[in-house]
Amino acid sequence: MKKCTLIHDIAKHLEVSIATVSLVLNGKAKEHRISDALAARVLAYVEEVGYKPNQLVKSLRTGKTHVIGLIIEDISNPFFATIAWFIERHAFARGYRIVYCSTDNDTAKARDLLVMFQDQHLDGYIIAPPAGVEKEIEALLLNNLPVVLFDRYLPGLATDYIVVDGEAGVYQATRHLLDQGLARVAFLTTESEQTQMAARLRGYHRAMREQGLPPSVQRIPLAFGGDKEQSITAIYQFLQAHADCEAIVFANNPLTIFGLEAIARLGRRIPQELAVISFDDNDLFRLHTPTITAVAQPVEALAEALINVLLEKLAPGRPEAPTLQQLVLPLSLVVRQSSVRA
Amino acid sequence: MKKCTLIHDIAKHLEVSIATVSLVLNGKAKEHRISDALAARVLAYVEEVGYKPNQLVKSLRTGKTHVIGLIIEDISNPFFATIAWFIERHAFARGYRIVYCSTDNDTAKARDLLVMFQDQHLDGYIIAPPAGVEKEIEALLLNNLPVVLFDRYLPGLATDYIVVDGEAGVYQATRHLLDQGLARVAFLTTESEQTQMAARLRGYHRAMREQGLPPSVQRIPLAFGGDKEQSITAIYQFLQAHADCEAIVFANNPLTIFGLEAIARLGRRIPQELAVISFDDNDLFRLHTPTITAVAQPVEALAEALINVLLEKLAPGRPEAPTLQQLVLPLSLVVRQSSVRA
DNA sequence: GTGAAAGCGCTAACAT
DNA sequence: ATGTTAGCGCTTTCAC
Repeated sequence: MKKCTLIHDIAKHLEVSIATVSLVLNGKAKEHRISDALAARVLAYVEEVGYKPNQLVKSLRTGKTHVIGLIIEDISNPFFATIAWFIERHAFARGYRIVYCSTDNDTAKARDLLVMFQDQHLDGYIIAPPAGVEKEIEALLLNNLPVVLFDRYLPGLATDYIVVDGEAGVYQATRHLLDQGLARVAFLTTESEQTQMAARLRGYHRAMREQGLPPSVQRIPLAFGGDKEQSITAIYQFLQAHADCEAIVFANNPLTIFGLEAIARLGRRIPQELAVISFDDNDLFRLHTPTITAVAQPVEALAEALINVLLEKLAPGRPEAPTLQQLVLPLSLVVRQSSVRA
Repeated sequence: MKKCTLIHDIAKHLEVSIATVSLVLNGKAKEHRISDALAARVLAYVEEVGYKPNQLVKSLRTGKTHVIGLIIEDISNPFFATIAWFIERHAFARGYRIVYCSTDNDTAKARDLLVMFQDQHLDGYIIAPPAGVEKEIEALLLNNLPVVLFDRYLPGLATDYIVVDGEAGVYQATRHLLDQGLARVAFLTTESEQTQMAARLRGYHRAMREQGLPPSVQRIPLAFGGDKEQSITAIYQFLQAHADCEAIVFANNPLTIFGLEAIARLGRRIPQELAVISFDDNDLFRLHTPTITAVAQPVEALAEALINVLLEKLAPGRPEAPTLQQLVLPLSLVVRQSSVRA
């Protein structure tokens, strides 16, 4: 299959033992008091013939694959794609490879994935979990596999996680609308009850309550990779039924995109007739006419924090009970045209 | 590390030999004339204790990892992200996992990736290669590893590939503009000379030549994941220097996005003052004001074809010299507002 | 029909 | 200081 040099070949050529070569290659020359001269000779020859140890075998022996599983909701969502891009680069730079899979936020699919990955012997996991995978994640944890959740966490599980402060973000966005004297501000969210969506909803409720205004929340169905129409239609119908609605906060990026489509179909003008704010920014929003105000997530910081936390747990010499890292990153409101009444 | 059942355990429990268990598990019971009763008993017990063979070891023995490498230009580009999404699903459904990496179209990075992947013992590769990786791909081929290129191919290399008919697509787009009586039609492309960009450029040249008009081509620098500004500025300057330009065909998706930004900054009105067409469609273009005409790629068909060709080559019992599959998929022009003079 | 045993290529404890 | 060797967990040939 491969015309590759084996450790045996190089040992024979150098007239030393296999163990010597292995030790030198694994940086344990000093430790085993192998002469510098010999070590150098080994290294030189290995270099010369371009010998590469078989990673599969190495993994079998050491139990480390240097592969990290990245389980996200949907790689075609720019938020996750960008996270993936940053994680990939950082991991790569530190000698780790990434295998990723999209769950489409489907519990069953995520379960399958987690089970499959588990016997792929990945070294660690970065996961944006759907609801209901506590058992599987717990199994990972029990096997002592490092896991970092992000975007949302599982309340019943004491894991590391990194999320953003969605409550504060949406609160600030809603206030920004209320402060302009708008009163009929609606919140359009998904059917998910997970922590990230709950937090965003809380932010909205808090702002409305504070202002003494009745909340108006609508849940919109969201299908992955499939039927955009039903989401657009649902928003369209909401807007028709609530013709007096003055402003909308969308709870995520795809929702905003569908919302813009629905608003365009209705011919409502933004922001004169309807002010709009998106949770989670997007290239599109800078270019849209009008430009769209958004609560921006610190994507790069998030990705970097994720890979750092994970690699730290992977590092040797960790104390047995490392402190749990549960970070909440701040969000920023990027005010553009769509939320500002002239 | 894992409290897992071993094949040995199950053999012992059943009081049969390890080999019997292995044979049954690998569907070679019949072949080795193992009694149906025993086979059933083995299967039942395996099921009962949830035994899962160690994939790492299996790979070591069989040489198959059931992992496919997907090497793309940039996962944060929607075209590649969508391809990745489809490939992932199809591969997953057929028992294969995907590891992906972005090259940022950087030759050195791609070389590293290819070398690294090679000793990860992946079963096959789907690659959108940057220029200059012929050697590394050839090495893969020599090792009898299935490789399918896409989006662009390497002229010196007899590999399978699946690309789109960029020449026809851009020709049609340019004609669409010329047919409306526009004459000063420019083509903005990247600095890449790879096959896909060359084809698009040919399409433009052919249309202009046919019409007896002088071509106007500008190459724009494109930095991945980094400096958008320099691309926007370059387009801005081109538009300033060619104030009489009536229409632009952008050679890819990111270029169009930067172009729209530049046009907005200049305050030029689309399509009245400047008609615009993008090669490669994007959600954004449907929502933009005005909506943007685009040459749409058959993304799903492309992804499906890719995984099919690859898995076919992976299937056992392939003849020694399988015919090369070099497909060119047709493109369609989606006419929207940006390219139509009132 | 079934089982013993030889590896796959490497690591690391143990000998020397 | 360096070499010997026993595995890692499984597949598969070959003898019974």
